[in-house]
Amino acid sequence: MWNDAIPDRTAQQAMKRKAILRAAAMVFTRQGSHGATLEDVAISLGVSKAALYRYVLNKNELVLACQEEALDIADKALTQGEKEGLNALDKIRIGLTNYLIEMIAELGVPALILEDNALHGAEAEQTYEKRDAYEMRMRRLVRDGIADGSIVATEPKIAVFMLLGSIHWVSKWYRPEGNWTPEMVAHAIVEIATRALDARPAPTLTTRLEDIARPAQAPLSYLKEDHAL
Amino acid sequence: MWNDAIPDRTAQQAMKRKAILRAAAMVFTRQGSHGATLEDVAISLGVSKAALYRYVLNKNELVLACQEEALDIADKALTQGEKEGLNALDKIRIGLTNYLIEMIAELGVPALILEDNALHGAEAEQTYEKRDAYEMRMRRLVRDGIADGSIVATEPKIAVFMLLGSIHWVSKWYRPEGNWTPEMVAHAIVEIATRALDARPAPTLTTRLEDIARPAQAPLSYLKEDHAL
DNA sequence: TCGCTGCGTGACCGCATGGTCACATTTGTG
DNA sequence: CACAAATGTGACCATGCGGTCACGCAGCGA
Repeated sequence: MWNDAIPDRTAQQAMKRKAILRAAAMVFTRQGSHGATLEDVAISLGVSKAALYRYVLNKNELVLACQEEALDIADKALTQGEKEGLNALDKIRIGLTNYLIEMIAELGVPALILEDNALHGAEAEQTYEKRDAYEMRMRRLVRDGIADGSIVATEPKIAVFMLLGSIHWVSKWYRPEGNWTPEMVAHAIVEIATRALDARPAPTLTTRLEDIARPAQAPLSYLKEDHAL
Repeated sequence: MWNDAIPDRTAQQAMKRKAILRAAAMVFTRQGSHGATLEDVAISLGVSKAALYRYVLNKNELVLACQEEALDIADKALTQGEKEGLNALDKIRIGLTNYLIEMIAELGVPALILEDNALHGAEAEQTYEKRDAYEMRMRRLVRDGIADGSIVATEPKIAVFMLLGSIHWVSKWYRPEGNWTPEMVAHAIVEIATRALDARPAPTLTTRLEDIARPAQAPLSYLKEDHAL
């Protein structure tokens, strides 16, 4: 019936779980995984707390799933960057830009910042290994870039920390309700952050915020001034 | 007696409160202000939870005090930068470097990352205003730098977000037990981060990590590989 | 030696929040 | 329509943690 135009039961379940993930990711990044209650997540979806447990085992699984998804996206984006980039710096740029864009599209949030004790046990180990592996890939790319002449001689570890800091921090100020598209934000922040490594830094940046009209809107949460975009 | 070589009662109280602040800042940055329990703080000081309440009104006051101190340090450092810097970019560099160094010296931790709902009410307002004011000062410096030719034409808002992200992220990977002095870390990270804005970026960076012998040491918390320094 | 003051502690209280359950309601199917 | 499966809910339980309190103890002046 309906010729498959309507998703069936299992597809709907998957969609609901995904919606929960999105909502949770949003709430977790705003309030921290500890500061957020499952009721917060439920309310933001317009359902009761108990309903969540049909699709999620417990809060820990939620946190883990968010983190896993973020890391998978980061990995995938970097793989794409390695395939398409002309040199190592270019690969990093593509990898980071796509990471941000994809994250916002998938989870509605630019990055998950995890507290040290948010996960426990074997799952935690696995996640940390994944994260470390990602950082290692990034460092290798920096070394490659120094070799191929696209990146200045620098300490890869510090350079990567600096890049990831800039990228992850986006979650503190980016608001999807704002006037900037995810693409614009991603390009702007990656462009300036990677300029720090560029062996031949461009004398001007392409992204100018002032060009964009920004109608006044009600302040979001505590953000009175214009701390956020 | 003892000719004032021994601090008196009130001085000791002040020292104890300061010690609590340091311990709390450490625990808060690691676990998030919500994820950290007052017992965690107490244990890290080798006292009981109840003892803390002789020196601190409640957990909220602790969070607030940490945040206030961090902001005061940032403000002070930036003021010094504005006084000593030769141009706007130089002022930013001095301001950020001193901020990191001072933070580590005072709180034993590079930066406090606050969740959105960690504070409430009037205190929150006040803190957020202070933080916004700091960001405004930074943005003004970026504009000054564009004017005086030390900084490339760029969007101040994005540039400052990028800088602050790099700086705050230090708290995720820096470990005071490591072999790097606070000064080395601060110089290294600020040098590369501000290179992103530099109108005439140096062709090489001064800081090279490899130069420093790093004896093996037990992994800290979950940090197996060398995610941290 | 006798208080007096201040400090630190274990035991305790109350509440918020993670998690469960029985039940009502809806949805899909023959 | 009948029935089963799935879904969502309010009420409830259990526990971890912020916060309090009565007590023991050390230091100190007379």
